[in-house]
Amino acid sequence: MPKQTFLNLEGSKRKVITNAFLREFAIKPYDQASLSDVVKELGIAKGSVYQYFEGKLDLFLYLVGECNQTKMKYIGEITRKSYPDFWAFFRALYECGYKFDSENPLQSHFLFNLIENLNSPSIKHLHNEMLSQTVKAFEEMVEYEISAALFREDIPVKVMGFMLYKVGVSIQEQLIFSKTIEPLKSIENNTSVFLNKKEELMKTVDDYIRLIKPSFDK
Amino acid sequence: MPKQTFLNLEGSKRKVITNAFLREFAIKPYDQASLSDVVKELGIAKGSVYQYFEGKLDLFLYLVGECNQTKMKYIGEITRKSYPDFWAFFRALYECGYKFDSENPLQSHFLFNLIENLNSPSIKHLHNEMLSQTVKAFEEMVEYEISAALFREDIPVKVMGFMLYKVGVSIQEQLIFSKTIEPLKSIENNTSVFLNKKEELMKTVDDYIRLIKPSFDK
DNA sequence: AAAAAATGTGACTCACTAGTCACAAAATTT
DNA sequence: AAATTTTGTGACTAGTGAGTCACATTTTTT
Repeated sequence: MPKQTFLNLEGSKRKVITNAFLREFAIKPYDQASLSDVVKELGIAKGSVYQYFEGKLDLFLYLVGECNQTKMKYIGEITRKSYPDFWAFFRALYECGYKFDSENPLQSHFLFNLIENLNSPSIKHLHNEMLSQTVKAFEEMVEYEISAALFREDIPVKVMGFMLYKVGVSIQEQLIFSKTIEPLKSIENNTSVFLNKKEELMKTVDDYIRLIKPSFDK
Repeated sequence: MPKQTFLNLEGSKRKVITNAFLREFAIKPYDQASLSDVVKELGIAKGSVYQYFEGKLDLFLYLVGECNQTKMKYIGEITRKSYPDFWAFFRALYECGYKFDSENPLQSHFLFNLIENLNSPSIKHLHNEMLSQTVKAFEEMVEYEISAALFREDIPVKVMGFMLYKVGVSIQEQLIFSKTIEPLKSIENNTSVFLNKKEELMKTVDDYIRLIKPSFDK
């Protein structure tokens, strides 16, 4: 938790500081992200960071929380029940993600890099924790579809859930691999990840859905 | 390339040194792996490492080359033509991988950690290079299956190739996630990754094949 | 205006890294 | 046995980082 001092900060200053750290963690893994660099860039003293936060991890967790909260404001509105099948729902999540990205580029960048970010040895425990949560969410979705007789039931839920999670990640990584999106360049240019790339994003999403649908549908 | 001095080294000493570094890189990402720690453990001088190799990257690349070479001795024997369909071939690769693992535990551990290892910022270029190669290999497999009218042709090859690559990675990660295998513990205990876990491995592989087969087959 | 509380500071500590180099020891050749 | 080459050494440099703390400045309260 950030200290009271940070919360007392004038809104705009708090934002400038938050953004600078978001940018740093969006570019480098946790262990490589340098507080020293950021304070230099911000023109504030190193000590200030420790007046605002308990330490590096506290700061990082604050950023994770903030970004998740913002993204939830977008994604939270989407419910499975509003869609005829899982895939329409799945697709809607990406459309929503696009909106989140275009309206919150820096937070989007940060979350984009989060999985890679968490690979750092000193926060392995966090990585496992978050992975468990995410995978569990996917497993629950799969369970729902199975109980609704929409997904096949001859494959362990654990496998289907994990695979679905991996498909989500793969879509992102495919877009990076094919250089459709270039997060690092976007950050430099202060633009959102998917700027002018909505069509390509949704095309890839649709390709993936068409590809894996037969694996899951009953 | 390692220096002549290293190649002149007596076989067993070369092996002890190689193994110690394999272990280090199998546990930590490239940037976190510490040469200082390893030489301390080995009881040799830091300077020796620089008498054997040009530097950290040179050493790392040597290890990658050695491990790939060993694994190729196993996997290279398997050809698609010996199998009735892609999935039997795919399955055989894992059976072969198991054999490689049990006979070369340390090298297996190293390669196991390679993808994660390569995430380090200072060798991003290497990561991209290897990723391209691997994905290309999968794309070629997909192309072959399509031309043999065994895989569907309504999805871009790039998407199918990348997905297939990701399935391979996912199998590994699922096994870790479900704690069926525990690479870090195996390294500590000096045992192979899949020790006594062949059945579980092949069961997961079979689950994945059954799951994704309908997505790829015509 | 004085006292007190809250903010801000940057040189500093400590721990760590890759890589170097002048030197020492061992092995080989003459 | 002497000379030469190869191999081994570890204190050293130059750099990184997170986190600390006595002090300075600003803001708020009395």
